[in-house]
Amino acid sequence: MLDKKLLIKSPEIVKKNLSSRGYIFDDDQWIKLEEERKIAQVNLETNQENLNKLSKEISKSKDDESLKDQASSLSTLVKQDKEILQSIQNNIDEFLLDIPNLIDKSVPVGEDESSNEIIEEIGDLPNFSFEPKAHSFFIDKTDEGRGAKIAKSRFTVLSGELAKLHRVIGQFMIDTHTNDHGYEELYVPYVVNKTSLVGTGQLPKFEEDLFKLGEKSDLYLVPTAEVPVTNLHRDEKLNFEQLPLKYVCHSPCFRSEAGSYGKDTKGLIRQHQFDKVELVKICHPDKSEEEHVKLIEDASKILELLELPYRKVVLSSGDTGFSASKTIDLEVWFPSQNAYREISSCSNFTDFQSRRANLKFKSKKGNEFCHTLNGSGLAVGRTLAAILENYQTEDENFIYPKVLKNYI
RNA sequence: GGAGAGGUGGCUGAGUGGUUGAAAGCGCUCCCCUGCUAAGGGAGUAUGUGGUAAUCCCGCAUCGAGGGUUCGAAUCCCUCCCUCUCCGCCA
Repeated sequence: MLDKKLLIKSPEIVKKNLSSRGYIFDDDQWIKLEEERKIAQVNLETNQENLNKLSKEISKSKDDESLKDQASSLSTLVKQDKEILQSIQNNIDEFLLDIPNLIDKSVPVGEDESSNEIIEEIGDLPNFSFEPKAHSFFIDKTDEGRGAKIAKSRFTVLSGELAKLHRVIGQFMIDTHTNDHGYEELYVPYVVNKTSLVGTGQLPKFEEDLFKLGEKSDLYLVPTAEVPVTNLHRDEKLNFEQLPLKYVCHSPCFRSEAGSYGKDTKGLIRQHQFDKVELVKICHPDKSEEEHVKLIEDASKILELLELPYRKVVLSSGDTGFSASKTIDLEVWFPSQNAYREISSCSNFTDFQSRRANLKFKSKKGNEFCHTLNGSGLAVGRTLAAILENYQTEDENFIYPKVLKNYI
């Protein structure tokens, strides 16, 4: 949610910024709604004030019938005014919840991912003396269509060595972030309510990407640990000294992936269920830029320890997600595709989620909104896939990255 | 799942229809006093939002959430959520 004060004061700045991500901010509509709101609110509050005064008079002048009649009709009026204001307020809320975050100044302007900018390429690409296999070659051998049998397509079974490797990768990531990077480990619910999803920005706009638990329930499977972890302190006022809070959380993630039919149908790249180690930070607004840089370093470190070639990419304005102000993707090398593929997305959400989740800290100025950040550190399934591809051997097998050897 | 109790400000805790946004205590901030410390005295101390550009001023809202009764609700009624105790079940 954007700052209402900014929206009122300079809608044209907002409009210009948001147009860079292809969002048309209807400032006429906004100004109209705000004017309606102001009239309705002032009207209600004036009538309420008079009614309050009248009520006090009644309490003093015991049972004055004419005063009571007057108050009664005023009360009816106030009730109507409340309904009017409420309906306007609902429209405003709906309008505001639909607006994406402002794009950071440093983000390249462009329509889509073709305008993303490569910041840096790290690590040497593997040089195979044979035709490298796709990771799905290894996965298919263990899954054999059973994920689809048990659940549906885009679910996968791992067995034996691959199941173990999958488990160990997550373990290694958490250990690195807790021991070396100072994150606190969390275990959280894998089911979240609507309020939490509104807080981080998945709702109301992106319901179709989620798995909902039953028609009547307002519970959903987590699409990412970002949701439970960022909402950990929702509606709280943190102490200044607590900041920054740094959490790491390994969780399964469930995404319905509606609208992605035909993309990445093989292997582990795009699944309805996958594991991810998520990094979340809650910090002072002045610090979010530098915390973002450090977050990216922390996530990158995993790829470096695993000795996987990767690159850093800054997403263009048009490719940046709804809640983010700036996003840096880490993309890992997939030899079989001769391409880099996303394995982590590190975003600064500024105060966008904090406003939705009412997440504040106490400062000398009063209560201020925190800034939130998160990034995958990393997606476990895709990491497994990247290891299989980059560490494969000519005999249709693979070896383990050095750092994982004492885990296996 | 069954039976009962309860949800009030940073915390403890009063308050069962009318100057109660809310007693009291603790905590916190500032000032005074005491050669330091301890103790004592005084003042202040919720949030959100609107009128306004405004930390002043004035208003409105907020006592788990949402509805209802009433001129008026923290107080009465209904629904939901949560916490606690006992019983049942269970990893």
